Amino acid sequence: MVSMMVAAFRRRHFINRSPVRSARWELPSPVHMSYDHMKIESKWQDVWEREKVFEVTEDDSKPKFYNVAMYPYPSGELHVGHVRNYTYIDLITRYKMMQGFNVLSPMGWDSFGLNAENHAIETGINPRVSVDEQIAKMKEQFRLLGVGFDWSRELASHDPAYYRWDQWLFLELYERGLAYKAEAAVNWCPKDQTVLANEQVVGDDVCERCGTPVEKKMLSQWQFKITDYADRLLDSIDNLHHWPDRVRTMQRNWIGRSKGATFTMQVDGKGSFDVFTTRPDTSFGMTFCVLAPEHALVESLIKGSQNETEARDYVAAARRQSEIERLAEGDKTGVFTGVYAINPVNDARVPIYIADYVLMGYGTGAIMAVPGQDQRDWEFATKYGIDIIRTVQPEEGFDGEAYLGDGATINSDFLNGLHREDAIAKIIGWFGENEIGEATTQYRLRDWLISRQRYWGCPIPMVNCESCGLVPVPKEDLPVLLPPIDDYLPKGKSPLAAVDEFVNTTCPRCEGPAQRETDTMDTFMDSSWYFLRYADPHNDEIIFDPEKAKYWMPVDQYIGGVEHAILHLLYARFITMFLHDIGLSPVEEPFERMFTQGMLIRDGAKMSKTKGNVVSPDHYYENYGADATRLFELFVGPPKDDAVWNDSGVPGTKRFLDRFWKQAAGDHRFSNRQTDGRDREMLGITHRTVRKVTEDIDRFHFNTTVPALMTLSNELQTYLGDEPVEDVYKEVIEKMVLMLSPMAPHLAHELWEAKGHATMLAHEPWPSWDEDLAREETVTMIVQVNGKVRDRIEVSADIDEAGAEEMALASEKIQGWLDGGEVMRVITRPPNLVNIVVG
RNA sequence: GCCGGAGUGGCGGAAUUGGAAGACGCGCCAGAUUCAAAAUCUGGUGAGGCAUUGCCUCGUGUGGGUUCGAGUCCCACCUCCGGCACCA
Repeated sequence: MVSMMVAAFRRRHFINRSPVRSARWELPSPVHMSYDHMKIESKWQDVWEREKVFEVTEDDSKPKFYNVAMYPYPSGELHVGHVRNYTYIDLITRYKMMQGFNVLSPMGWDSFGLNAENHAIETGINPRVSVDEQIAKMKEQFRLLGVGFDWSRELASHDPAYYRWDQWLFLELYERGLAYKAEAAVNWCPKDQTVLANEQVVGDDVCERCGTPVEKKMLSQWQFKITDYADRLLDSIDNLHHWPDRVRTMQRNWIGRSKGATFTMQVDGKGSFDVFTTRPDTSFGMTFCVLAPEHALVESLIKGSQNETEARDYVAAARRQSEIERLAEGDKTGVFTGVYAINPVNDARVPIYIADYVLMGYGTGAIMAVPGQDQRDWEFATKYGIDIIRTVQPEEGFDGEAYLGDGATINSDFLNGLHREDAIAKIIGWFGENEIGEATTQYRLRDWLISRQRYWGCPIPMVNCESCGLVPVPKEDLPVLLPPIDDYLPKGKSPLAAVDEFVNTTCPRCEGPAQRETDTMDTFMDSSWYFLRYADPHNDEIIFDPEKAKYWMPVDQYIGGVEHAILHLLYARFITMFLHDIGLSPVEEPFERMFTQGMLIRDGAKMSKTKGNVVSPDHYYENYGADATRLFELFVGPPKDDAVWNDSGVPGTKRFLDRFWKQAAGDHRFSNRQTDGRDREMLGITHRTVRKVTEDIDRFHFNTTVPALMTLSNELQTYLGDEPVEDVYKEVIEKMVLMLSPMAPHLAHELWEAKGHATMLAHEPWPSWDEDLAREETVTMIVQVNGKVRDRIEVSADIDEAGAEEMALASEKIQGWLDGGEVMRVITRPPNLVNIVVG
């Protein structure tokens, strides 16, 4: 049956060729209409595993390439969105191996976190058990995809052998004054008596479980002083030359350094407060000032004022809102306190307002409002009927809005006539002389709050002693193990607080009774240094051997979702800088090249388990194979952009692979004619394709490599129908197999072996191209008249300007279009284009 | 509200530098093969118009602008996506 079909196929396509000789490769099975992907793929997956092809050690004879995909949360199920990420990372691993690099591509698990804890609350199953099961499932899916990871370095953040080093890091930060405890607000559900993550606050600020309105509650929590590193984290962005501009910009804006001045405002008989401004040169334009609702002075200001009730209601309402909601409100709101402050520059009495557009977390939590030069202040002043004083003169006059541009200072006494920079310098000098203020720098960045009132995380290694206070757990006592528990629901505190044998301990300092910290760490801590641990994942003496890290670091290519462009990357940079400062990390910046990939969309939304629109790759592995699945993942769209999943895409790439299989492994009849232009053209296209595929991989345009190979295959099909020459055919096939090997590695390996190679394809060099062969001898030159295409002429590729113009003007079609008009100008861009401008 | 992106046929997308808009694939249509279907192969496929060959006009979210020439650059806006902790 099968051989009849093959015979029919051959008859249809090659019946007219005069057979001279044939190329027959040794194949394990006859050439079917489609290849047996199940058999081939499991065969090569076994070989790669058995031969430990992707396990590497430090090797100074080769340049290293360290390739990391952001480690996944073990949801138990890969979907085609994940597969996209790992197809990219594997393409790079295999491509770089072929280029002669010693490539490390490890994998691990971001296994602490809210999802596993929620699962435990629902099912009562210890997350330790469910997470391990899910990891096993996902590993199998990785194997079926054929991804080359060095599994000998596998790690998981819930493993005590891993998280003990989280705790060690915490203690190092603490010893250097970079970890401290301070009051911070949490979302609090009064009904469930539970702290809620932002994600658990839904809709109109209610608890996702019970729908109760969420409140804010202050708790004493651990924070890392990332702000001490703000300048370094900001300035060092300039050196991240191989990061996407959008990520660098977002990081810069996130840190948000602004220079300005802080000065003190006096309140009538009720103390004083500091304000920060980036525009001290506009101080004479202050017509009111604003305190954040949470400002410490608010209570004493409003007490007994004529606006007390209204102000109190406003503060209470603001407290109920999340910060994003406060920002999202289009209309500025606020309330007058009934109290006035004194503008120190001119002794003017200005009303003090409370408004939620001023945040306690930034600057001093209080501002001088200058509506003439600030748009938000302008809107507020307009709404509440407050005076506006212009202090900067625009050259083009005022337009009924705040003026943010430059100009001479006006209405400002001793600053009049000065421009911004000089005025700022002068007023800051004046603040100094009068001892009311000074130049200061503020950052948008805040310290990193790491306390979580949750079970499924790394315990914070501190104890509270009744006589010694906060005492760190000695490093030799690490890890502080996360105890098994029965009830995962937090009750006012972390679930760990209910475990007496965990909580009650002795003070490491005085050996008196003490209680452990019951909060766990933010999982961003786990993910801030795992790429360093991969260099030395099994070390139980030290977080990692600096010598091994020196070999592998920095990460040469880091790939992950664009949603991590700010927080994760910033924290990872901070911790790496810290590890560098204490002499462990060889580098300050962990990621040499960063690539942020887009997400996969289906049914108009990003693929996620909660949205119920995930597509499992298993069905595609089974019916079309991992290679076809991988090829479509590459083909689906630009890696940096979101892409839409199409269910019939994988069958399409399988068709291409089947066709290539037939071209590569099938029987063809060859001619022994002299080589001619047909062969020259076939080789030209092949070498141009090698060049294009290489360049496109290097610039991360994976989506265009697949069509390039498809086009080459189409050209080969035509070539095979017109007296093909065997040597030419062999070169085309060999180059194609090599190019396909990082993309569709199973089929490529099978064909490589079938062709009689004793070597493994994974160890073969990436194909090169010959520029002479790749050069095109003639090109189609576009001739335009007034910018519209009017003719196309085949010209020699090395035509010069005069020649191009001559050819263009000689065209009959062009002459027709020039009829009657005067040639004003001729633009020539040989050999591609001539544009004739006629009047 | 702020920061960062993105909008191109029925669909995903292509167009490295400002120079042929729609490569390649999916889908659809027609044909070949088949008792039939699937699979496979061949051809066609932005819209509108004229047409015997072929040719013309329009067309890259909207409105302006720069340029011999704009999907690409500039200004304003609309819609969608990612992030978020009013940046004073």
